[in-house]
Amino acid sequence: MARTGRPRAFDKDQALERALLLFWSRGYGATSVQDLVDALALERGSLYGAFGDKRQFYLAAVQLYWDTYERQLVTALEAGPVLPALREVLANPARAQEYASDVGVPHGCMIGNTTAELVPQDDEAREIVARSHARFTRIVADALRRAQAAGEVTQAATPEAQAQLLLFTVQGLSLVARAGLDTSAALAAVDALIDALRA
Amino acid sequence: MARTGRPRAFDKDQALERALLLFWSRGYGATSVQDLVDALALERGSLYGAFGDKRQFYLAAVQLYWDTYERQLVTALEAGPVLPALREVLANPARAQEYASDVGVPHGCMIGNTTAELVPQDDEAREIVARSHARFTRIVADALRRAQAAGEVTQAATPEAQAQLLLFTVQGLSLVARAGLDTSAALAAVDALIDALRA
DNA sequence: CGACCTTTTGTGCACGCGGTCAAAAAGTCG
DNA sequence: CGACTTTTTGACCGCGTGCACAAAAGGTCG
Repeated sequence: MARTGRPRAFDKDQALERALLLFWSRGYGATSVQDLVDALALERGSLYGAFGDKRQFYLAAVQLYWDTYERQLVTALEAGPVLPALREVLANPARAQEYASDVGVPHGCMIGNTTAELVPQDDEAREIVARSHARFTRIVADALRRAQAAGEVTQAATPEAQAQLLLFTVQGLSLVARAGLDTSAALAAVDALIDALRA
Repeated sequence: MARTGRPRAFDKDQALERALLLFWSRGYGATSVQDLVDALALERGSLYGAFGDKRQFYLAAVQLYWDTYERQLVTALEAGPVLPALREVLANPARAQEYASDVGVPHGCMIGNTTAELVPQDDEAREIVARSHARFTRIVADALRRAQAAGEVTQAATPEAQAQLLLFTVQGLSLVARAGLDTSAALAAVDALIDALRA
């Protein structure tokens, strides 16, 4: 750990957070390095020095996005009845119109955006996405298993199958939301699913 | 309608079909005009002359994709019991590993891909996507209404809410499939959903 | 046959992209 | 203070892109 050298003039974590917002709302391809330079108020070379190239920078932002999301997910599910918490997990993207990006569109889920844009050509992106999917289903399945045991959730299907279904729904909902959503219709669909899980 | 002039040397419909395959597997941004020129075996100028610019070309391909999909959807739902047909509609992308693209990845749903990549910045793309969503839910809701009346499908939720839920699931499934899917787990999730719709 | 029209062909071009680099600056430490 | 290390700065580069254009070619029709 070198204690010498010119100190970094910006906050690396904060820069990554801002980059996350940009990447989230515009996607990878539509966010140019110049956009980042402008938004983060630092010079090109500093960016490359701190984060490597654009791809690594994006992947770091995705990882940060997931870590944050996972923390919220775990918190939401660890206490109280599971179904209301899951309802919120789904309802959140359904009401996401207010999180409109700078181009006036909901961001959707950044994991889903990455799946669509990067995964076909980028194995590292695919790993991050696949790992996120696996963690989501594991966390949700664990909660559902407890809820099945408690008689809150139907045992008509395994917790794993139910969790997988919830993953599909969250991802699809977030994606469809980007094209514009009738919020009440979306919430009705969410309720239909949650009701179907009820014991 | 001018009946004169040098005749077009290639089949426009066929060129569009081939372009569809390219765009489908690689996405918009990752498909260069040069790629198209090579794959369609025509010259740059001819392409621009026949289809306008790259964006219009892509949107035409998306429209063709949807028209084809819609036709299949209607056919699948118009005869026989609805739930098995819907099960197939969902199971199809779940088994789509064999439709691996030239980069070794399932294509996913082109409407979903377009949502993720183009919609945030392109109002015309957004219209195409939104219209596709609306048509999907209308077609599926109509089928579900008949099935509810026939006692095949539960009336616990409205056909519209059920159709919306199916839209989310299809889109989510197609998306998640791109990152790699445990086919049997996905099918179990599909079955869980179909069972939940049963009366 | 020749005027006319449309497509083909292939070159050419300007732009914006991601990425690099050398010199200056800002620290630490002996 | 001066050697050393790391970051900052901003100019710079090569490349691939989407696209335009002029000349040639292949048709129809009077």
